[in-house]
Amino acid sequence: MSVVNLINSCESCTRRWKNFQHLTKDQLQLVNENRYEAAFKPGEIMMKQGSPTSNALFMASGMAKTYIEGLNGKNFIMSIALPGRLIMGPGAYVNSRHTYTVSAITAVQACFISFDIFKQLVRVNGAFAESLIEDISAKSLGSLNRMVNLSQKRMPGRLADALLYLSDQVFHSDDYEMILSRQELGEMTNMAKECVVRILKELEVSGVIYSDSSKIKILDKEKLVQISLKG
Amino acid sequence: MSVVNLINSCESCTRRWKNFQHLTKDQLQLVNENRYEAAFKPGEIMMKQGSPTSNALFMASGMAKTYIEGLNGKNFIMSIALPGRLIMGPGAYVNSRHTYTVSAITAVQACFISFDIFKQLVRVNGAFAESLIEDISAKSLGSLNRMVNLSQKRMPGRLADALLYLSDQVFHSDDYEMILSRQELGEMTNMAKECVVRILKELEVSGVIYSDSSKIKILDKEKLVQISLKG
DNA sequence: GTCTATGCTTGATATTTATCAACTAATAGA
DNA sequence: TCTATTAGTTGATAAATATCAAGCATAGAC
Repeated sequence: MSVVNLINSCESCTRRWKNFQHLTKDQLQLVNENRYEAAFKPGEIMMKQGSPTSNALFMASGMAKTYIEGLNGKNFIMSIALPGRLIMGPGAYVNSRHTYTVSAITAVQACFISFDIFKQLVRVNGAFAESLIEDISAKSLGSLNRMVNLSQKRMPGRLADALLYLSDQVFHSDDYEMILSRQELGEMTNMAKECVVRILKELEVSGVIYSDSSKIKILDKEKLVQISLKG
Repeated sequence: MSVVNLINSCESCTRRWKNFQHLTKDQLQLVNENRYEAAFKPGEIMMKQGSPTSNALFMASGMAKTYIEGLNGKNFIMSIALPGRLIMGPGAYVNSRHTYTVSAITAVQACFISFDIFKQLVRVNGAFAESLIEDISAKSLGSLNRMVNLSQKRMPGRLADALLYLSDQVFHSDDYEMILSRQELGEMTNMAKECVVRILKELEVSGVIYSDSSKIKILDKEKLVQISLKG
């Protein structure tokens, strides 16, 4: 983890969180003055579940996985973190502890912003507060949907969901690098890695996708969506 | 659903949402002027998933269940709604649709508060906004925990969670009326009603609880907590 | 280039959980 | 009070999913 500053200022940053648009020039300046940059190598932990929420995290470049360390050392991958998004769990406003761990998948350039400052801006800037509520609400709605999907769909539906998530939300392409291992795909869909392998193969045999250990190509998106919907 | 007003005003209401303490007298008065009371009988729907979020809901008395109507008509019970709590799904700030359905279990006296007014107060009152963020965050943290528990625990652990939730969060007693049917208990723990019956019996045979179709008595709480933790 | 560790893959099997069918108990109307 | 309906219960079976064991592929380390 290096500490060289690559980003000039929040004001000129093109990957900044869109909700910062609600801050005044002075407020944005305050954020800029209370920000710390860091670079992470693949595999390095950027934020650790249970540690104090002293900072909110933003990524300038790269990809990371966010996951909850659950029972018996079993992880639950929540999402792929990307530039431009606020990375801050609900614990920040509940128990001042990070709710999940964030670990770099690729090389990552990140900004840590003092949570005290962040919280203060929420208090004084109504539009900023509202935009934070919208951000938190969207994540919350997403995780409720996720919970229902995990509960009510069988393995093919859950895996289809994950493949579509990567295609639609992460890579914006039907043809992408599989950055997650089979094990990790299992941690995302709540299935054993062997089952991930088997169902990927089934999807390939039936012509819905092409897949090798490092790539996914969605060949019949409509059918994949059907599998996702049918459960 | 009757429309007689039983509650005099928000100012004097003893069951009001505690976050209203952050409002000024005038702001609370504004809430009071934009509130509509309603009484519901057991089984009646108070708020319907997918309908517009024109109001936030508060209960003055009674109990209700909140549930998501999921795939193939399968419900997912999220919580038991109680007096003093804000009932407003994340959809309010995302797609202006109710995220879940709320249905009365007992007789319920409820207040609907105009969401436009609510939202306006969030914008102008920083402390109120912060308290809303705390409320939303606590719910979000709860549902992430729930998701991990549902994913990583087997049936006895999940059912133990539900029994402990009713004991600790709803009735504040180890001896309570089972207000949910076996079917509903299954919708809360993601298991078939037959499995609920079998595991309740197992818990009874091993002396952890007493249970008949309408009552639960926790006899060995420590053991029940162990079952919950072990999964 | 060879070696070694790690992840991937496959088949066999065990476990968990759901479904089905039949029956019993409780309950609300007529 | 009787009866019809619904919820609860039980055992048998089927389906879904996890685990185990073994072999294969691949990418760094040396």
